[in-house]
Amino acid sequence: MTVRTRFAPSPTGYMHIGNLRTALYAYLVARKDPDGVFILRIEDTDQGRLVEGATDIIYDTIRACGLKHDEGPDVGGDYGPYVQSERVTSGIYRDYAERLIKRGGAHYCFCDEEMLQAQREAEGDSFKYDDPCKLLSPEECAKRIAEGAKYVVRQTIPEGQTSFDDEVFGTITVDNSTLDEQVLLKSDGFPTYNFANVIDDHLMGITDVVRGMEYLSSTPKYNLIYNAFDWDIPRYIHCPPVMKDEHSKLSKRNGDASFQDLVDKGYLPEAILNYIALLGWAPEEDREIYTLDELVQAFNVKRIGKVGAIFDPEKLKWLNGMWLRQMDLDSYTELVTPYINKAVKGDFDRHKIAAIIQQRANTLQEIPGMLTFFDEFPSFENDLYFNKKMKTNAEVAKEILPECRTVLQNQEDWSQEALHTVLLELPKKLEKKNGQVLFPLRVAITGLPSTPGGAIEIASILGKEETLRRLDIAISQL
RNA sequence: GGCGCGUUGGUGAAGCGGCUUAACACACCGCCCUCUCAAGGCGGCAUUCACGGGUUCGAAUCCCGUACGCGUCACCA
Repeated sequence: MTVRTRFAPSPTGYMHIGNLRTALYAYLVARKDPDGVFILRIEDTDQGRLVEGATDIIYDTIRACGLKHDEGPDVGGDYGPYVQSERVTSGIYRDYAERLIKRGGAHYCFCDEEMLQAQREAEGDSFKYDDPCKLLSPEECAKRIAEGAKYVVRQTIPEGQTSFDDEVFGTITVDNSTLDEQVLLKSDGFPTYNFANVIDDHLMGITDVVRGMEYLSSTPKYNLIYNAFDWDIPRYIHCPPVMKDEHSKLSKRNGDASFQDLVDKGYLPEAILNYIALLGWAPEEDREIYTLDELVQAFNVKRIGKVGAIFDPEKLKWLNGMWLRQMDLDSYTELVTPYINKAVKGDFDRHKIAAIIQQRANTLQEIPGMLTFFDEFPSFENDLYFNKKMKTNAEVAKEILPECRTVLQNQEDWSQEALHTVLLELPKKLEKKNGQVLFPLRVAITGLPSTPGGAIEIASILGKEETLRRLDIAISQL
Protein backbone atom coordinates (compact mmCIF):
# COMPACT_ATOMS: atom_id res chain seq x y z
CA MET A 1 0.00 0.00 0.00
CA THR A 2 1.26 3.43 -0.90
CA VAL A 3 2.22 5.44 2.13
CA ARG A 4 0.41 8.73 2.53
CA THR A 5 1.32 11.11 5.35
CA ARG A 6 0.26 14.58 6.13
CA PHE A 7 1.47 17.68 7.86
CA ALA A 8 -1.56 19.47 9.27
CA PRO A 9 -0.57 22.71 10.97
CA SER A 10 -2.95 25.36 12.06
CA PRO A 11 -1.98 28.80 10.85
CA THR A 12 -0.85 30.57 13.98
CA GLY A 13 1.77 32.73 12.31
CA TYR A 14 4.67 31.00 14.00
CA MET A 15 6.52 27.92 12.81
CA HIS A 16 7.35 26.12 15.95
CA ILE A 17 10.50 23.98 15.92
CA GLY A 18 8.67 20.99 17.33
CA ASN A 19 6.05 21.32 14.64
CA LEU A 20 8.66 21.54 11.96
CA ARG A 21 10.25 18.38 13.25
CA THR A 22 6.89 16.61 13.07
CA ALA A 23 6.59 17.82 9.48
CA LEU A 24 10.07 16.50 8.76
CA TYR A 25 9.30 13.08 10.19
CA ALA A 26 6.02 12.92 8.28
CA TYR A 27 7.91 13.86 5.13
CA LEU A 28 10.59 11.24 5.74
CA VAL A 29 8.05 8.51 6.37
CA ALA A 30 6.37 9.34 3.07
CA ARG A 31 9.60 9.58 1.07
CA LYS A 32 10.83 6.32 2.50
CA ASP A 33 8.28 4.77 0.15
CA PRO A 34 9.29 5.51 -3.46
CA ASP A 35 5.63 6.11 -4.29
CA GLY A 36 4.85 7.78 -0.97
CA VAL A 37 2.79 10.94 -0.87
CA PHE A 38 3.29 13.87 1.46
CA ILE A 39 0.27 16.10 1.98
CA LEU A 40 -0.14 19.57 3.41
CA ARG A 41 -3.45 20.29 5.04
CA ILE A 42 -4.29 23.56 6.73
CA GLU A 43 -6.35 23.19 9.88
CA ASP A 44 -8.06 26.50 10.36
CA THR A 45 -11.30 25.51 12.03
CA ASP A 46 -10.63 27.76 14.96
CA GLN A 47 -11.94 30.93 13.45
CA GLY A 48 -11.09 32.91 16.55
CA ARG A 49 -7.42 32.24 16.15
CA LEU A 50 -6.94 33.14 12.53
CA VAL A 51 -3.86 35.21 11.89
CA GLU A 52 -3.23 37.27 8.78
CA GLY A 53 -0.51 35.89 6.55
CA ALA A 54 -0.03 32.86 8.73
CA THR A 55 -0.44 30.32 5.95
CA ASP A 56 2.32 32.02 3.99
CA ILE A 57 4.70 31.33 6.84
CA ILE A 58 3.82 27.66 6.55
CA TYR A 59 4.44 27.63 2.80
CA ASP A 60 7.65 29.61 3.11
CA THR A 61 9.04 27.38 5.80
CA ILE A 62 8.42 24.06 4.17
CA ARG A 63 9.74 25.44 0.89
CA ALA A 64 12.90 26.76 2.53
CA CYS A 65 13.41 23.35 4.10
CA GLY A 66 12.78 21.44 0.91
CA LEU A 67 9.86 19.53 2.41
CA LYS A 68 8.04 19.50 -0.87
CA HIS A 69 4.46 18.35 -0.61
CA ASP A 70 2.69 16.40 -3.33
CA GLU A 71 -0.81 17.54 -2.43
CA GLY A 72 -2.00 20.69 -0.72
CA PRO A 73 -3.99 23.88 -1.09
CA ASP A 74 -1.43 25.45 -3.42
CA VAL A 75 -0.54 22.42 -5.52
CA GLY A 76 -3.90 20.67 -5.63
CA GLY A 77 -4.56 16.93 -5.57
CA ASP A 78 -7.42 14.48 -5.80
CA TYR A 79 -8.48 14.67 -2.18
CA GLY A 80 -9.15 18.37 -1.75
CA PRO A 81 -10.02 20.81 -0.61
CA TYR A 82 -6.94 20.87 1.60
CA VAL A 83 -8.01 23.77 3.76
CA GLN A 84 -10.28 22.67 6.54
CA SER A 85 -12.50 25.74 6.54
CA GLU A 86 -13.31 25.07 2.88
CA ARG A 87 -14.24 21.53 3.75
CA VAL A 88 -16.63 22.81 6.40
CA THR A 89 -18.47 24.78 3.76
CA SER A 90 -19.06 21.65 1.74
CA GLY A 91 -20.86 20.13 4.73
CA ILE A 92 -18.87 16.93 4.95
CA TYR A 93 -18.38 17.03 8.68
CA ARG A 94 -22.06 17.46 9.41
CA ASP A 95 -22.78 14.70 6.95
CA TYR A 96 -20.33 12.33 8.59
CA ALA A 97 -21.50 13.30 12.04
CA GLU A 98 -25.02 12.26 11.10
CA ARG A 99 -23.76 9.01 9.66
CA LEU A 100 -21.85 8.37 12.83
CA ILE A 101 -24.97 8.96 14.88
CA LYS A 102 -26.85 6.41 12.79
CA ARG A 103 -24.06 3.93 13.38
CA GLY A 104 -24.26 4.47 17.13
CA GLY A 105 -20.89 6.18 17.42
CA ALA A 106 -22.28 9.56 18.42
CA HIS A 107 -25.41 11.30 19.62
CA TYR A 108 -27.07 14.70 19.66
CA CYS A 109 -26.67 16.69 22.81
CA PHE A 110 -28.89 19.59 23.77
CA CYS A 111 -27.32 20.37 27.09
CA ASP A 112 -26.37 23.94 27.72
CA GLU A 113 -23.27 25.36 29.29
CA GLU A 114 -24.90 25.65 32.72
CA MET A 115 -25.67 21.98 32.98
CA LEU A 116 -22.11 21.04 32.20
CA GLN A 117 -20.79 23.64 34.56
CA ALA A 118 -23.02 22.41 37.38
CA GLN A 119 -21.87 18.87 36.97
CA ARG A 120 -18.27 19.93 36.60
CA GLU A 121 -18.40 21.79 39.89
CA ALA A 122 -20.14 18.95 41.66
CA GLU A 123 -17.59 16.38 40.60
CA GLY A 124 -14.42 18.40 40.77
CA ASP A 125 -11.28 16.72 39.51
CA SER A 126 -12.93 13.48 38.62
CA PHE A 127 -15.35 15.25 36.26
CA LYS A 128 -16.47 13.30 33.29
CA TYR A 129 -19.64 14.47 31.68
CA ASP A 130 -22.50 12.06 31.95
CA ASP A 131 -24.69 13.19 29.13
CA PRO A 132 -28.42 12.61 29.63
CA CYS A 133 -29.02 13.26 25.93
CA LYS A 134 -27.58 9.87 25.10
CA LEU A 135 -30.92 8.41 26.15
CA LEU A 136 -32.99 10.58 23.88
CA SER A 137 -34.86 8.76 21.13
CA PRO A 138 -34.14 9.68 17.49
CA GLU A 139 -37.68 10.98 17.22
CA GLU A 140 -37.23 13.25 20.22
CA CYS A 141 -33.98 14.56 18.79
CA ALA A 142 -35.53 15.20 15.41
CA LYS A 143 -38.37 17.05 17.06
CA ARG A 144 -36.11 19.31 19.09
CA ILE A 145 -33.94 20.06 16.09
CA ALA A 146 -37.01 20.89 14.07
CA GLU A 147 -38.01 23.28 16.83
CA GLY A 148 -34.70 25.01 16.38
CA ALA A 149 -32.93 23.85 19.52
CA LYS A 150 -29.19 24.39 19.64
CA TYR A 151 -27.21 21.22 19.81
CA VAL A 152 -23.80 19.67 19.50
CA VAL A 153 -22.87 16.16 18.46
CA ARG A 154 -21.03 14.16 21.07
CA GLN A 155 -19.14 10.96 20.68
CA THR A 156 -20.78 7.92 22.27
CA ILE A 157 -18.30 5.79 24.14
CA PRO A 158 -19.17 2.08 24.40
CA GLU A 159 -18.24 -0.16 27.30
CA GLY A 160 -15.03 -2.12 27.24
CA GLN A 161 -11.42 -1.44 26.48
CA THR A 162 -9.64 0.06 23.54
CA SER A 163 -6.09 -0.63 22.59
CA PHE A 164 -3.90 0.49 19.76
CA ASP A 165 -0.38 0.13 18.52
CA ASP A 166 1.94 3.04 18.25
CA GLU A 167 5.18 2.70 16.32
CA VAL A 168 7.16 4.44 18.99
CA PHE A 169 5.28 3.74 22.21
CA GLY A 170 4.10 0.21 21.48
CA THR A 171 0.72 -1.16 22.48
CA ILE A 172 -1.42 1.02 24.67
CA THR A 173 -4.64 -0.14 26.28
CA VAL A 174 -7.16 1.98 28.12
CA ASP A 175 -10.46 1.35 29.77
CA ASN A 176 -13.26 3.06 27.87
CA SER A 177 -14.69 4.33 31.14
CA THR A 178 -11.80 6.79 31.26
CA LEU A 179 -12.70 8.26 27.88
CA ASP A 180 -15.07 11.17 27.83
CA GLU A 181 -17.80 11.89 25.39
CA GLN A 182 -16.24 14.76 23.62
CA VAL A 183 -17.94 17.17 21.30
CA LEU A 184 -17.47 16.28 17.66
CA LEU A 185 -19.58 18.93 16.03
CA LYS A 186 -19.88 22.31 17.70
CA SER A 187 -23.14 24.22 17.91
CA ASP A 188 -21.90 26.57 15.21
CA GLY A 189 -21.70 23.58 12.90
CA PHE A 190 -17.92 23.48 12.86
CA PRO A 191 -16.21 20.23 13.67
CA THR A 192 -13.79 20.06 16.55
CA TYR A 193 -10.22 19.18 15.78
CA ASN A 194 -10.81 15.71 17.15
CA PHE A 195 -13.49 15.01 14.62
CA ALA A 196 -12.23 16.85 11.59
CA ASN A 197 -8.89 15.18 11.96
CA VAL A 198 -10.29 11.68 11.85
CA ILE A 199 -12.61 12.41 8.96
CA ASP A 200 -9.97 14.20 6.94
CA ASP A 201 -7.29 11.63 7.56
CA HIS A 202 -9.62 8.91 6.39
CA LEU A 203 -10.95 10.81 3.40
CA MET A 204 -7.45 11.75 2.33
CA GLY A 205 -6.28 8.17 2.61
CA ILE A 206 -3.67 8.86 5.26
CA THR A 207 -1.91 5.61 6.09
CA ASP A 208 0.59 6.91 8.63
CA VAL A 209 -0.38 9.50 11.19
CA VAL A 210 2.66 11.39 12.46
CA ARG A 211 1.91 13.83 15.27
CA GLY A 212 2.99 15.01 18.69
CA MET A 213 2.50 12.74 21.66
CA GLU A 214 0.00 15.10 23.24
CA TYR A 215 -2.50 13.20 21.11
CA LEU A 216 -1.53 9.86 22.54
CA SER A 217 -4.27 9.91 25.13
CA SER A 218 -7.00 10.86 22.69
CA THR A 219 -6.03 8.25 20.15
CA PRO A 220 -8.33 5.58 21.65
CA LYS A 221 -11.25 7.93 21.07
CA TYR A 222 -10.24 8.38 17.46
CA ASN A 223 -10.03 4.66 17.01
CA LEU A 224 -13.52 4.26 18.35
CA ILE A 225 -14.67 6.57 15.58
CA TYR A 226 -12.74 4.64 12.95
CA ASN A 227 -14.30 1.45 14.25
CA ALA A 228 -17.80 2.88 14.29
CA PHE A 229 -17.38 3.76 10.62
CA ASP A 230 -15.68 0.44 9.93
CA TRP A 231 -12.65 2.24 8.57
CA ASP A 232 -9.04 1.08 8.57
CA ILE A 233 -7.01 2.44 11.43
CA PRO A 234 -3.80 4.15 10.32
CA ARG A 235 -0.33 3.45 11.59
CA TYR A 236 0.43 5.82 14.46
CA ILE A 237 3.72 7.55 15.01
CA HIS A 238 3.59 9.77 18.07
CA CYS A 239 6.63 11.97 18.61
CA PRO A 240 7.84 13.24 21.97
CA PRO A 241 8.06 17.00 22.37
CA VAL A 242 11.04 19.24 21.75
CA MET A 243 11.89 20.79 25.09
CA LYS A 244 13.32 24.10 26.17
CA ASP A 245 14.51 22.59 29.44
CA GLU A 246 13.57 19.53 31.42
CA HIS A 247 10.21 20.99 32.42
CA SER A 248 8.87 22.98 29.53
CA LYS A 249 8.42 22.61 25.84
CA LEU A 250 9.90 24.98 23.33
CA SER A 251 7.15 27.50 22.72
CA LYS A 252 6.27 30.89 21.46
CA ARG A 253 5.01 31.75 24.91
CA ASN A 254 8.46 31.14 26.36
CA GLY A 255 9.90 33.43 23.73
CA ASP A 256 11.70 30.56 22.07
CA ALA A 257 12.99 30.75 18.56
CA SER A 258 10.80 29.83 15.63
CA PHE A 259 12.24 28.51 12.42
CA GLN A 260 12.23 32.01 10.99
CA ASP A 261 13.99 33.40 14.03
CA LEU A 262 16.77 30.88 13.59
CA VAL A 263 17.15 31.72 9.92
CA ASP A 264 17.34 35.39 10.85
CA LYS A 265 20.04 34.56 13.36
CA GLY A 266 22.13 33.14 10.56
CA TYR A 267 21.36 29.46 10.56
CA LEU A 268 20.97 27.54 7.32
CA PRO A 269 17.64 25.76 6.82
CA GLU A 270 19.63 22.63 5.95
CA ALA A 271 21.46 22.79 9.26
CA ILE A 272 18.29 23.45 11.23
CA LEU A 273 16.58 20.51 9.60
CA ASN A 274 19.63 18.33 10.13
CA TYR A 275 19.73 19.28 13.78
CA ILE A 276 16.07 18.76 14.58
CA ALA A 277 16.13 15.40 12.82
CA LEU A 278 18.60 14.34 15.49
CA LEU A 279 16.40 15.56 18.33
CA GLY A 280 14.58 12.47 19.39
CA TRP A 281 15.80 10.25 16.61
CA ALA A 282 19.13 8.48 16.32
CA PRO A 283 20.64 7.10 13.12
CA GLU A 284 22.14 3.62 13.10
CA GLU A 285 25.54 4.81 12.03
CA ASP A 286 27.84 7.20 13.85
CA ARG A 287 27.10 10.30 11.88
CA GLU A 288 25.81 13.77 12.47
CA ILE A 289 25.70 15.48 9.11
CA TYR A 290 22.79 14.59 6.88
CA THR A 291 21.23 16.23 3.88
CA LEU A 292 17.49 15.85 3.53
CA ASP A 293 17.95 13.11 0.94
CA GLU A 294 20.37 11.29 3.17
CA LEU A 295 17.87 11.53 6.00
CA VAL A 296 15.29 9.82 3.81
CA GLN A 297 17.73 6.95 3.39
CA ALA A 298 18.75 6.75 7.02
CA PHE A 299 15.41 7.38 8.68
CA ASN A 300 13.74 4.63 10.61
CA VAL A 301 10.64 5.20 12.70
CA LYS A 302 11.75 2.51 15.12
CA ARG A 303 14.62 4.69 16.23
CA ILE A 304 12.49 7.59 17.39
CA GLY A 305 12.88 7.99 21.13
CA LYS A 306 10.14 8.21 23.73
CA VAL A 307 11.59 11.07 25.72
CA GLY A 308 11.36 14.79 25.11
CA ALA A 309 14.67 16.15 23.84
CA ILE A 310 16.09 19.45 24.99
CA PHE A 311 16.94 21.82 22.18
CA ASP A 312 20.62 22.68 22.47
CA PRO A 313 21.57 25.91 20.67
CA GLU A 314 25.28 25.08 21.08
CA LYS A 315 25.06 21.94 19.07
CA LEU A 316 22.98 23.64 16.41
CA LYS A 317 25.69 26.25 16.17
CA TRP A 318 28.36 23.64 15.70
CA LEU A 319 26.31 21.83 13.10
CA ASN A 320 25.61 25.06 11.26
CA GLY A 321 29.35 25.74 11.23
CA MET A 322 29.94 22.34 9.72
CA TRP A 323 27.43 23.07 6.97
CA LEU A 324 28.96 26.45 6.32
CA ARG A 325 32.48 25.06 6.18
CA GLN A 326 31.69 22.33 3.72
CA MET A 327 30.30 24.73 1.13
CA ASP A 328 32.41 25.48 -1.92
CA LEU A 329 33.98 28.91 -1.74
CA ASP A 330 31.98 30.44 -4.58
CA SER A 331 28.58 29.63 -3.15
CA TYR A 332 29.81 30.53 0.29
CA THR A 333 30.97 33.92 -0.93
CA GLU A 334 27.63 34.55 -2.55
CA LEU A 335 25.76 33.57 0.60
CA VAL A 336 27.94 35.60 2.89
CA THR A 337 28.55 38.78 0.88
CA PRO A 338 25.51 40.61 2.29
CA TYR A 339 26.83 39.94 5.78
CA ILE A 340 30.33 41.03 4.86
CA ASN A 341 28.86 44.21 3.41
CA LYS A 342 27.23 45.03 6.72
CA ALA A 343 30.67 45.56 8.21
CA VAL A 344 32.87 46.26 5.22
CA LYS A 345 32.08 49.19 2.94
CA GLY A 346 35.57 49.50 1.52
CA ASP A 347 36.70 48.10 -1.80
CA PHE A 348 38.18 44.84 -0.57
CA ASP A 349 37.96 41.48 -2.29
CA ARG A 350 34.83 39.75 -0.93
CA HIS A 351 36.08 36.41 -2.12
CA LYS A 352 39.23 36.65 -0.06
CA ILE A 353 37.30 37.89 2.95
CA ALA A 354 34.87 35.01 2.60
CA ALA A 355 37.79 32.61 2.52
CA ILE A 356 39.19 33.78 5.85
CA ILE A 357 35.87 33.62 7.68
CA GLN A 358 34.59 30.36 6.30
CA GLN A 359 36.62 28.29 8.73
CA ARG A 360 35.68 30.52 11.62
CA ALA A 361 32.03 31.51 11.48
CA ASN A 362 29.36 29.22 12.86
CA THR A 363 26.47 31.51 12.05
CA LEU A 364 25.98 34.17 9.41
CA GLN A 365 25.04 36.72 11.99
CA GLU A 366 28.41 36.68 13.72
CA ILE A 367 30.24 37.56 10.52
CA PRO A 368 30.00 41.39 10.57
CA GLY A 369 31.47 41.50 14.05
CA MET A 370 34.53 39.63 12.87
CA LEU A 371 35.35 42.11 10.12
CA THR A 372 35.25 45.54 11.72
CA PHE A 373 38.95 46.23 11.26
CA PHE A 374 38.80 46.46 7.49
CA ASP A 375 37.06 49.80 7.30
CA GLU A 376 38.42 51.11 10.51
CA PHE A 377 41.95 50.91 11.82
CA PRO A 378 41.45 51.05 15.55
CA SER A 379 43.91 52.79 17.81
CA PHE A 380 45.67 50.38 20.10
CA GLU A 381 48.18 50.17 22.91
CA ASN A 382 51.66 48.93 22.21
CA ASP A 383 51.35 46.18 24.79
CA LEU A 384 49.18 44.39 22.26
CA TYR A 385 52.50 43.26 20.80
CA PHE A 386 53.15 41.22 23.86
CA ASN A 387 52.60 37.53 23.38
CA LYS A 388 54.21 35.08 25.73
CA LYS A 389 54.11 32.09 23.46
CA MET A 390 55.29 33.98 20.41
CA LYS A 391 57.94 35.66 22.51
CA THR A 392 57.05 39.03 21.15
CA ASN A 393 56.53 42.46 22.65
CA ALA A 394 56.80 46.12 21.69
CA GLU A 395 60.57 45.89 21.60
CA VAL A 396 60.53 43.06 19.12
CA ALA A 397 57.93 44.91 17.10
CA LYS A 398 60.12 47.97 16.98
CA GLU A 399 62.90 45.90 15.52
CA ILE A 400 60.78 43.86 13.13
CA LEU A 401 58.22 46.24 11.70
CA PRO A 402 60.62 48.53 9.80
CA GLU A 403 62.08 45.41 8.21
CA CYS A 404 58.60 44.31 7.18
CA ARG A 405 57.98 47.76 5.80
CA THR A 406 61.04 47.66 3.61
CA VAL A 407 60.14 44.29 2.20
CA LEU A 408 56.55 45.28 1.55
CA GLN A 409 57.53 48.61 0.09
CA ASN A 410 59.43 46.84 -2.66
CA GLN A 411 56.78 44.22 -3.22
CA GLU A 412 54.58 44.62 -6.28
CA ASP A 413 52.79 41.30 -6.45
CA TRP A 414 50.32 41.53 -3.59
CA SER A 415 48.80 38.08 -3.93
CA GLN A 416 48.74 35.92 -0.86
CA GLU A 417 51.22 33.47 -2.33
CA ALA A 418 53.69 36.17 -3.24
CA LEU A 419 53.42 37.85 0.16
CA HIS A 420 53.87 34.51 1.80
CA THR A 421 57.09 33.93 -0.07
CA VAL A 422 58.69 37.27 0.66
CA LEU A 423 57.53 37.61 4.23
CA LEU A 424 58.75 34.19 5.24
CA GLU A 425 62.24 35.04 4.14
CA LEU A 426 62.36 37.67 6.83
CA PRO A 427 62.39 35.42 9.90
CA LYS A 428 65.13 33.34 8.33
CA LYS A 429 67.20 36.40 7.63
CA LEU A 430 66.67 37.86 11.09
CA GLU A 431 67.02 34.48 12.80
CA LYS A 432 63.56 34.74 14.33
CA LYS A 433 60.62 32.40 14.60
CA ASN A 434 57.88 32.96 12.01
CA GLY A 435 55.57 34.13 14.76
CA GLN A 436 57.96 36.74 15.97
CA VAL A 437 57.71 38.49 12.66
CA LEU A 438 54.17 37.75 11.60
CA PHE A 439 52.45 38.28 14.93
CA PRO A 440 53.63 41.87 15.35
CA LEU A 441 52.85 42.57 11.73
CA ARG A 442 49.30 41.30 12.14
CA VAL A 443 48.81 43.44 15.22
CA ALA A 444 50.30 46.44 13.47
CA ILE A 445 47.91 46.32 10.54
CA THR A 446 44.74 45.34 12.43
CA GLY A 447 45.14 46.86 15.86
CA LEU A 448 43.39 43.86 17.36
CA PRO A 449 44.47 41.09 19.71
CA SER A 450 42.89 38.50 17.46
CA THR A 451 41.49 38.50 13.97
CA PRO A 452 40.18 36.00 11.48
CA GLY A 453 43.14 35.23 9.28
CA GLY A 454 46.81 35.99 9.78
CA ALA A 455 49.08 38.85 8.78
CA ILE A 456 49.64 37.59 5.25
CA GLU A 457 46.01 36.96 4.46
CA ILE A 458 44.91 40.28 5.86
CA ALA A 459 47.69 42.28 4.21
CA SER A 460 46.77 40.74 0.90
CA ILE A 461 43.16 41.82 1.35
CA LEU A 462 44.01 45.33 2.58
CA GLY A 463 46.28 45.93 -0.37
CA LYS A 464 49.63 47.64 -0.53
CA GLU A 465 48.58 51.19 0.02
CA GLU A 466 46.43 50.56 3.08
CA THR A 467 48.84 48.06 4.57
CA LEU A 468 51.74 50.50 4.36
CA ARG A 469 49.63 53.34 5.71
CA ARG A 470 48.73 51.31 8.79
CA LEU A 471 52.24 50.07 9.18
CA ASP A 472 53.55 53.63 9.19
CA ILE A 473 51.10 54.63 11.88
CA ALA A 474 52.03 51.60 13.96
CA ILE A 475 55.74 52.22 13.60
CA SER A 476 55.41 55.87 14.46
CA GLN A 477 53.66 55.08 17.73
CA LEU A 478 56.36 52.67 18.91
C1' G B 1 -7.35 13.60 41.39
C1' G B 2 -8.29 9.60 37.23
C1' C B 3 -5.98 7.69 33.03
C1' G B 4 -1.69 7.31 29.84
C1' C B 5 3.57 7.78 28.94
C1' G B 6 8.43 8.30 30.45
C1' U B 7 13.39 8.40 33.65
C1' U B 8 21.32 6.27 30.63
C1' G B 9 26.66 12.28 31.88
C1' G B 10 25.65 19.49 31.56
C1' U B 11 23.06 18.33 26.38
C1' G B 12 21.71 15.00 22.05
C1' A B 13 22.19 9.83 22.50
C1' A B 14 23.98 4.19 21.52
C1' G B 15 22.75 0.04 24.18
C1' C B 16 17.33 -4.70 23.65
C1' G B 17 20.38 -10.44 29.27
C1' G B 18 27.00 -12.03 28.99
C1' C B 19 31.34 -9.02 23.47
C1' U B 20 30.07 -2.70 28.30
C1' U B 21 35.93 -1.74 33.02
C1' A B 22 28.40 2.15 29.13
C1' A B 23 29.72 3.81 21.89
C1' C B 24 29.47 8.32 19.33
C1' A B 25 28.48 13.75 18.98
C1' C B 26 27.94 18.89 21.31
C1' A B 27 29.86 21.57 25.48
C1' C B 28 33.94 21.64 28.86
C1' C B 29 39.32 20.77 30.21
C1' G B 30 44.36 19.60 28.65
C1' C B 31 48.10 18.79 24.81
C1' C B 32 49.69 19.06 19.54
C1' C B 33 49.65 21.87 14.99
C1' U B 34 49.94 27.01 14.08
C1' C B 35 51.61 34.21 12.19
C1' U B 36 46.61 35.62 16.51
C1' C B 37 41.59 33.52 16.50
C1' A B 38 39.37 29.55 14.43
C1' A B 39 39.48 24.96 11.91
C1' G B 40 42.05 20.22 12.35
C1' G B 41 44.61 16.15 15.30
C1' C B 42 45.20 13.63 20.05
C1' G B 43 43.68 12.72 25.04
C1' G B 44 40.51 13.52 29.55
C1' C B 45 35.47 13.92 31.17
C1' A B 46 29.00 8.44 33.95
C1' U B 47 33.09 2.47 38.58
C1' U B 48 27.54 3.58 36.53
C1' C B 49 22.36 3.66 33.88
C1' A B 50 16.06 7.86 39.15
C1' C B 51 15.53 4.81 43.74
C1' G B 52 14.20 0.07 46.32
C1' G B 53 13.22 -4.92 45.82
C1' G B 54 12.96 -9.41 42.85
C1' U B 55 14.09 -13.06 38.54
C1' U B 56 18.93 -15.03 36.78
C1' C B 57 25.22 -18.27 37.15
C1' G B 58 24.97 -13.10 35.13
C1' A B 59 20.67 -6.93 34.49
C1' A B 60 21.39 -0.30 32.15
C1' U B 61 18.95 -4.31 29.58
C1' C B 62 13.32 -8.82 32.30
C1' C B 63 9.39 -8.25 36.57
C1' C B 64 7.19 -5.49 40.77
C1' G B 65 6.94 -1.22 43.84
C1' U B 66 8.33 3.96 45.11
C1' A B 67 9.78 8.76 43.70
C1' C B 68 9.99 12.38 40.18
C1' G B 69 8.70 14.43 35.37
C1' C B 70 5.55 15.01 31.13
C1' G B 71 0.85 14.57 28.63
C1' U B 72 -4.45 14.39 28.84
C1' C B 73 -9.27 14.93 31.07
C1' A B 74 -12.47 22.33 26.37
C1' C B 75 -18.28 23.63 21.81
C1' C B 76 -8.50 24.79 21.29
C1' A B 77 -5.74 22.58 17.84
